[in-house]
Amino acid sequence: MRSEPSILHLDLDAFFAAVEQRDKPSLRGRPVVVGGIGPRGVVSTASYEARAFGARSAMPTHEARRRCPPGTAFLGGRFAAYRKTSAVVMSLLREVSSVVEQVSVDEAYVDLAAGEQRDLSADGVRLLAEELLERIEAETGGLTASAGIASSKMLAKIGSDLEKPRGLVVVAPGRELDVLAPLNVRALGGVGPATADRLRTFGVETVEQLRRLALPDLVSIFGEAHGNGLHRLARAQDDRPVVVERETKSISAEETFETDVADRARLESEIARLAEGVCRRLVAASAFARTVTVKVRHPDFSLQTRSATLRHATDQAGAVTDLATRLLHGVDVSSGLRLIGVGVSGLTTHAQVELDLELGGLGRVEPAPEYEAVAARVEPAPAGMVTEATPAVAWRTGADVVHAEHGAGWVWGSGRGRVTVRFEGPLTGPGPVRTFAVDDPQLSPADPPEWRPEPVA
DNA sequence: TCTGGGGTCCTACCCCCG
DNA sequence: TCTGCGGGGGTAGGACCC
Repeated sequence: MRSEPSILHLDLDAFFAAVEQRDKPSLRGRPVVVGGIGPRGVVSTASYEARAFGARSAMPTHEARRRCPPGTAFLGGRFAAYRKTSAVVMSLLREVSSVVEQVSVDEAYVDLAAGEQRDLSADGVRLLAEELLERIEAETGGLTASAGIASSKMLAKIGSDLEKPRGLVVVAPGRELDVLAPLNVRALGGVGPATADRLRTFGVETVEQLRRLALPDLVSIFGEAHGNGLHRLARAQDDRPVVVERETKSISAEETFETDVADRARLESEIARLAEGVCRRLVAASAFARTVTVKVRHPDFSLQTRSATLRHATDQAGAVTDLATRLLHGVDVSSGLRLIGVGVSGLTTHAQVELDLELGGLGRVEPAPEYEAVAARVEPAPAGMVTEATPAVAWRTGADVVHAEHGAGWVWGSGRGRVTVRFEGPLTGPGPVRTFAVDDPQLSPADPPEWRPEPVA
């Protein structure tokens, strides 16, 4: 823990929903829910208007639909738009300090002590943060963020959460325990539902109460690592540094089916498709993986994983598919699967594989004969499943489109061979709605709209 | 209409090896 | 050869995070 409040945590408020409201003027001031909009989707982000009706992150979308009034927008999400806005925010943070740790698309830590900020007093950093929040709002087209500044990451993060939205909390050094004491233990990073439940059986609900538990008791209840961690967290002891780069340790892809799938051929074609995607990302990262994991979720929601480790690391989709398919053979799929996933871990760099080659290793896996029999049975994905080949099914609600005659807009809804588009953007007022045939040649997908007015030259 | 997708870390257990 | 012990790798699953 530092002696000065020099770690800033920034969190964009209801980020996905806020980007949607910026880019879709007709949704401003109205409840917006972004997430999976299929029968098994869950909510990623609910706008504050939607939260007023009880919609929450991680809630099944059908539950959010039940709670929210008619007229609530349910959107599938536009990650390119979120990344574009996020990049603007992250570059603003890097102007404050070169040491920025991006935790996710909407969240980051900034080490103010590594920047040019010389006044690290509580007043000094508050002034800095106020300017930063204003600049973020201006440069993102009106998105708000919340910030916490403290002597540790933990307190900075807790601070950013205390007065959302558009909150700014500076935890002065020496005040950490006072801030922490009355909070529910769930406020501590690493304390989820399971840990909170167990603590409750010991009569512990607040951080204050947690602090009264002795270290040996915590270790005997939660084990060495977690017990020690809780003991430290309750005392605001956190000296984790702000780190710019995080090493990728695993890559995975998974898919939840709209209805449970028991057909092995279909499952194996899904595995091949997921392995392709995973290996594309491996190649892009110049990495090779040794361990392959298959993950399945059964209809009763129970989770099962099967993994195996290759003798030599690979980035070849064929090798990953073969092994993953073999692992699936050890899984009972007779009552159907709800989800299937493929992951790789035990990542090594290109250089290490080169070394391996020099030492006479193969570097890439030759499929063993018993794998080949399996591979031969893997069928290509059925034609209708390849989305790029069938743009007619790709009109996702909320997606950006452009019409040759009417200009830029977004998909308001589609079905029964029709697609309805609202023609508006971040720089227009609410726009008109028009309906087209799904295969209207004048209509095509578009990039996320620009929210910054053309600079006046 | 039950409950996403992409990750990280930890623990328990098994097996192998010296 | 048997037994005990500890370390390390591999595997499976749980908890947690955004």
